Amino acid sequence: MGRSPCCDKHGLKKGPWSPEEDMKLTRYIQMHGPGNWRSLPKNAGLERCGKSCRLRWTNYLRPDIKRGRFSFEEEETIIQLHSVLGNKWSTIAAKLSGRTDNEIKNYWNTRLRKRLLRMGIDPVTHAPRLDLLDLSSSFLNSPDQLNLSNLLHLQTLLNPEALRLAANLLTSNYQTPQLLLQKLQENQLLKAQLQNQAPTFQSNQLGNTFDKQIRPLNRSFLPYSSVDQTDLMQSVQESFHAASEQTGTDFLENLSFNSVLSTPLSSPAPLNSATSTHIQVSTEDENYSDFLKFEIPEGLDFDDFM
DNA sequence: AAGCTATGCAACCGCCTCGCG
DNA sequence: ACGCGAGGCGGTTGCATAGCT
Repeated sequence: MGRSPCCDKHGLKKGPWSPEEDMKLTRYIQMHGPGNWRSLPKNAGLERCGKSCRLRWTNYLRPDIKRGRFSFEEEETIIQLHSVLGNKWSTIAAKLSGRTDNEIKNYWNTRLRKRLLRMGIDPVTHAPRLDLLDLSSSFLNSPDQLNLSNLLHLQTLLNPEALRLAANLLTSNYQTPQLLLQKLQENQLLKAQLQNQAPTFQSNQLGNTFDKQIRPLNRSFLPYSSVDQTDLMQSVQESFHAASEQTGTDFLENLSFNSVLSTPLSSPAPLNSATSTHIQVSTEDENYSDFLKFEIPEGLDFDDFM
């Protein structure tokens, strides 16, 4: 098979790096610059293989590495790039200054991948998970079966991005994917009417947390007029992100966001006083799910509502 | 308090790519 | 054109720690 790895030699240290080793490596690279990794360990007085040194430098010791939690923007970038590039971690890392491919890979595998799964999105294809949505082939092939039950099920599980992906997915089955979206909107309106869309805000034992920590943040992030649905969703997510940082509770970890606009889904749809907008923030935790639903009924200022 | 399990992440492994002689 | 080797990449492992029972 392939040649033996460069570090397959006796006497070379493996495992975690000691502070002394870090210091030796850093000092050597500061003086001579990175590169020539094969000879570097000997010259730097390290009993490591070159690969190990390169990895330690690029993933940990490099001075331009950004530490700390990934920002909302970084998460969005990773997800978007991954949907295009797949597991090309180094290419993705090149677009995020200060982040290493290893760090992004780990973050994807431990956080983002799981989050997408919870949102009903296949983390490999970035398409809605048909197994969860029970979108059988008969459903896809027969528009007549776009009944209220199916669509409400869809509404619960899909976020706008997933909805767009679903529309793309259905292009091969529908000559006009807009037809599907139109039907979805019609059914959402019907549902809203059925539920007597009064301003609703359901509180429970977590109400205090929301009032003190999330609601004020929402106010600061959400200008009332002239925001499109993308901005609105981003604002809500940023609010929760900020709340997570302030409270030390990872709200985002357990939440998914569904923006359901009863205006046409031509993107971006303007939000104004004549727009009835529903934002559903859902979670697997039943204690949160009811409490986190809120709606902006038609004609009501977002500020008034909040 | 002890044992078990889940999670996050640093580090390793093996294969691939590309430049050079 | 070919082989070799350094560097790079993505998948995987294993350890430390947190959380739970």
